[in-house]
Amino acid sequence: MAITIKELAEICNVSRGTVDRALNGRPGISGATRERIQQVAREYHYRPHLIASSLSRGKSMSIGVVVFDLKNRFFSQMSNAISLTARSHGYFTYISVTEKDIESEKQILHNLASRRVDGLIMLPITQGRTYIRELKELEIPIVTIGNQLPGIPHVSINDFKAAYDSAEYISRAGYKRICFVCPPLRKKGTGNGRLNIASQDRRTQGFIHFMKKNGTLKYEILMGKDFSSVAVSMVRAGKEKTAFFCSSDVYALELLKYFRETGISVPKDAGLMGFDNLDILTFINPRITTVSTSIEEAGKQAMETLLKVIADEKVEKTNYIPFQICPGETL
Amino acid sequence: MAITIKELAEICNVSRGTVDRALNGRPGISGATRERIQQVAREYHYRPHLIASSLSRGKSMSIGVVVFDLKNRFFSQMSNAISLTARSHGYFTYISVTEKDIESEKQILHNLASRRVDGLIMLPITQGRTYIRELKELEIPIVTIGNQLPGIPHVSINDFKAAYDSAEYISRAGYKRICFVCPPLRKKGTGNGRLNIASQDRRTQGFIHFMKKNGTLKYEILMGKDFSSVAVSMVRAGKEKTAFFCSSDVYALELLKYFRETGISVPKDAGLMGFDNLDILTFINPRITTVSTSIEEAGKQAMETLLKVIADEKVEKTNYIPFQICPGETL
DNA sequence: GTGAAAGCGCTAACAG
DNA sequence: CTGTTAGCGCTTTCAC
Repeated sequence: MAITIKELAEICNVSRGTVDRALNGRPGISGATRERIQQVAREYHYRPHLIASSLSRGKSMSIGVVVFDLKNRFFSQMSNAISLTARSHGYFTYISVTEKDIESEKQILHNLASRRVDGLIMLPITQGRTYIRELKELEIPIVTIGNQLPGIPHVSINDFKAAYDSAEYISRAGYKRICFVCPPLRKKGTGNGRLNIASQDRRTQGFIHFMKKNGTLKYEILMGKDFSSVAVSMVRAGKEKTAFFCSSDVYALELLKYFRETGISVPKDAGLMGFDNLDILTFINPRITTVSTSIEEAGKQAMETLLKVIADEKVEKTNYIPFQICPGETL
Repeated sequence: MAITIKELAEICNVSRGTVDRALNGRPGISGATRERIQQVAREYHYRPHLIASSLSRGKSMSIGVVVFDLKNRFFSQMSNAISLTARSHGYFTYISVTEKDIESEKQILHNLASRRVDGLIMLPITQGRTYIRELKELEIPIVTIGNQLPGIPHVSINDFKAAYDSAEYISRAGYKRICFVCPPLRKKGTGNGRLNIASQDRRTQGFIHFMKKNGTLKYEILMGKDFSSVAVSMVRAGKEKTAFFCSSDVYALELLKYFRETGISVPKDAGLMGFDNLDILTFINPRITTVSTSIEEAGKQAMETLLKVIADEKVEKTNYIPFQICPGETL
């Protein structure tokens, strides 16, 4: 068993309070006794008991991170950044995986609340009034990434503008027909507890906005799960050369794979652009044109914003991180 | 502020003990009062205080997961499985990233120990007597994945056999010359605190064992950081067609990329085989032949083993998980 | 079946 | 500068 502060006090013939002052750099103690106590603490391999400390101070120095899935590169890169940033401030992260299950998410949030995490970073799956009320009832500082929830500070890229700029980029590459691929939109439900696709939604809006502004261009939106086969038929129908602008690299990768399997060559037969600049793209041939969203930066920012909220500092409700278009070989 | 058990007791006109019995399904209480207390608890949105509970019970219901880096698919897939398995048993995971920094790893371990995690899962970077002693001094159940540390239970595939079988598979594909690519071996140092590459080492041994057993085959081992360019020159020297067997898919991907850039076609000009079956391989063309190590299974097993250690049950020191060779198009 | 009380290890306010 | 003490919220043992 590890030695406690009380035992240290006895050994050093001082009081608990004095030991505390010595070990935690608190003022009101002479250099000599501080040295002595620290020395004894080292000898006995004293290890502070953060649980007891948390209980006493009302701060757990831990924060909860709630993501869909760590298998997804987006979340793992982000969690990596969050974890590092948190630790550099003395916080450790409970990273938990919802698997996009609403019930799991709820349970996780309650458990984290019971663990008295000092803050939460999450990518909300759900939205709606009830959901937000539940989140607020946790009485824990929250920052969201990606999908936004009204009234809760969040960090993301300017999805609208990024999609708008990308559409412009594609059209400048000479395409007269652009197809936006965004399967998650399909899941749009109604009422409380429906899936939160705010981020995807804003990308779609940005895309549409550009296309409408440039009336000569044709556009379509693919939101079925079967987007790959639909895309292939579109290409085969072959009126005009089409660019497929995917709301995530994940879909662009799927599409590229399916195109290859069906003998469609990119960019000869069709254009392709993704979103997110997942780091695996470097291994993909041809290099997929995409939008870089600096996932790590988002994670870092989210954590830093959260720390401000915890410290009761004012923060912006919306924090945009920079993005940029990464030219590839698929347009 | 959340309501406490003490306040609940006052409201219900019972004692703290009784509330505890009601809320935690402990015996020694009448159904009626139990019902009544639970009802009131719900009304007041009572939230158990896991920190207080931990302090009192001496169990934090949390476990520490120490990995190099969540950006690496191997670790993120594993952490995902660990996190899920842990939660299904009521444990939450502190996932922390060392960035392969020995000092960080040490700090993290001490911090986790201070947080009184009930167990640790780690991929050790270092090895050596001192290191192991330090780990043992933490007095926390540990399970390692991949690299093994003497005396500490660990989960991995049978690296030796997997490499042996793979070499056999490659030779059956007709190759007379096989080159094993294993850059980490370079880092092999001496003394305590040297990098732990046990897992890579056993793969190398398995490979060599097969090659020696089959004397007619030629083999080489590439362990420099510049393995890509060396491999290219080997292919260009072009005596015999060579297969490159990489100790990790990560290197196979690098190599494939570099081959492509230098106009070397796989498998026409050279063979290629990886290790780990990272899930991004599905997007890579040509499909890389590899060994599937069921990363998720490893994570799950590690967690389950750890839970047994925590429960003081006997466990095997070495737990192998199944592997299998995944045929691709690169041999 | 229920209550009272002594911890768990640390912190912080107050006295001296 | 140092000691004392009352918590933090929950668990657990022992009486009744």
